[in-house]
Amino acid sequence: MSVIAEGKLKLLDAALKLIPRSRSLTSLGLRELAREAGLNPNTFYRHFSGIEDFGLFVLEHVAKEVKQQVRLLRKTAASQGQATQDTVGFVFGYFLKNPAVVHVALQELHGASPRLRQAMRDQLDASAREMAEDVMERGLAPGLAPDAVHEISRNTIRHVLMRGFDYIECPAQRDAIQAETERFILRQFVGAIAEQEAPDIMARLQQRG
Amino acid sequence: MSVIAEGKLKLLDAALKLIPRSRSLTSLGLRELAREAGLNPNTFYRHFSGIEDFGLFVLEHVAKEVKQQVRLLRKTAASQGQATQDTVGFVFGYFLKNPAVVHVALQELHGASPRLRQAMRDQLDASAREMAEDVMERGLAPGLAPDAVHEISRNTIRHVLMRGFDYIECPAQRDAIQAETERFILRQFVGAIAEQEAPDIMARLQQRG
DNA sequence: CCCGCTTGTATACGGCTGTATACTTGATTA
DNA sequence: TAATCAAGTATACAGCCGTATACAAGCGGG
Repeated sequence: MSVIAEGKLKLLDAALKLIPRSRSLTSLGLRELAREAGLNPNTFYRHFSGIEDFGLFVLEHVAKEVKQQVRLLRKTAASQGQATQDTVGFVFGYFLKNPAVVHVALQELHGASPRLRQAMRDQLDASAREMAEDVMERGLAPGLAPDAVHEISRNTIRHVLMRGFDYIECPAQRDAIQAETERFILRQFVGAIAEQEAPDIMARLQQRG
Repeated sequence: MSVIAEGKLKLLDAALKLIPRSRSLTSLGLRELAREAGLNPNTFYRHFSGIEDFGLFVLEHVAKEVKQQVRLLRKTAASQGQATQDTVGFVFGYFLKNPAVVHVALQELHGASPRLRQAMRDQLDASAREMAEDVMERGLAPGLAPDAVHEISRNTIRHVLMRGFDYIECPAQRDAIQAETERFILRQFVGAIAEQEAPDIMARLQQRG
């Protein structure tokens, strides 16, 4: 036991292959999947009760892979002094090699299945927590309240995911997108620190609320 | 002429009614739409060549309505000194009354149809330009480069849309989401100004890149 | 050795879908 | 008033879909 059946893996691969075309995962046809996997449609039922069940399985698999990448990223970042642009570059590079990750994430995050949405949210929150920890441990945001770091991390994760989509889609603008994303991240941290420590700037914007 | 046929409007209404359930718009069945509209399936073909064509029509309609809301918002904002929280509250209130707008926007923005994606992008960019103009005309971001204002506006529009989804979905956390969104917007502007004018803060973060 | 379990297959059925063809109706307009 | 045309309907058909039932092959443990 504990070894995953061949057909189950084939269905997973088929899904990852089909997602860039059809997006939503929940809208993937069961027969379509089986066809792509070279299996009989009924094999699907040997492993999953329905499409949503299958979706959770796919999500779980993707999440595992992403976590592994994050761990790798943190390791290399800890050894050498890693800059924001290197990190963003690493992530976008990963997205480019695994577009299905981005597609499925964005799709299910706003998709029709509440269970898949929740699973995606949980996954993104976990990534955000990991990022926040990393930022704090490495002292990258000196003097910033932990709550603020967590909030910024959550915003950043989502934003990077969205821009990752653009990055995949618009090859001609990749440098610009990466630069914008880096500015975005930096601005959030700078803004949060200035909120605490530069009352003059805050005073000037006060009329906005 | 120039008056829109009854069936065409009925199909539009049906789509807006069905979108919250099925999301993606492109995945709406043609028969499903006709059923909801109380029409014969073939009536669809009297007005549209296919689902994508129909999607563009729906998007166009939604865009028109949103633009109208934005104009209304700018008017009331100009008369009384409008604060960020009022603006965010107004937008989220609108989203709450028209959830289909948020759903269709997020879905098609990352959806499978390139034409619909492009249409959504264009629409969001237009909204961002309008926001940027507003910010600059009202002098809300003193001393900030126009390019920066535009960039921040683009980021803000997307972010507000995403959080609008959460706002609709999680009634228990609406206040928190609104507060976070306001902080997000403020931080971007503060951060951009500090980039230009508070070199000490920048120096402290310099090691991040 | 054979029983039972897991994995995969074959066939089949009803339902829904997109779409083609042909008909009705009601308004416009020449 | 008669012709034209847009808008909506009726019927029909082939194709795909999810799923139910029944069967086959491999494999581990008694």
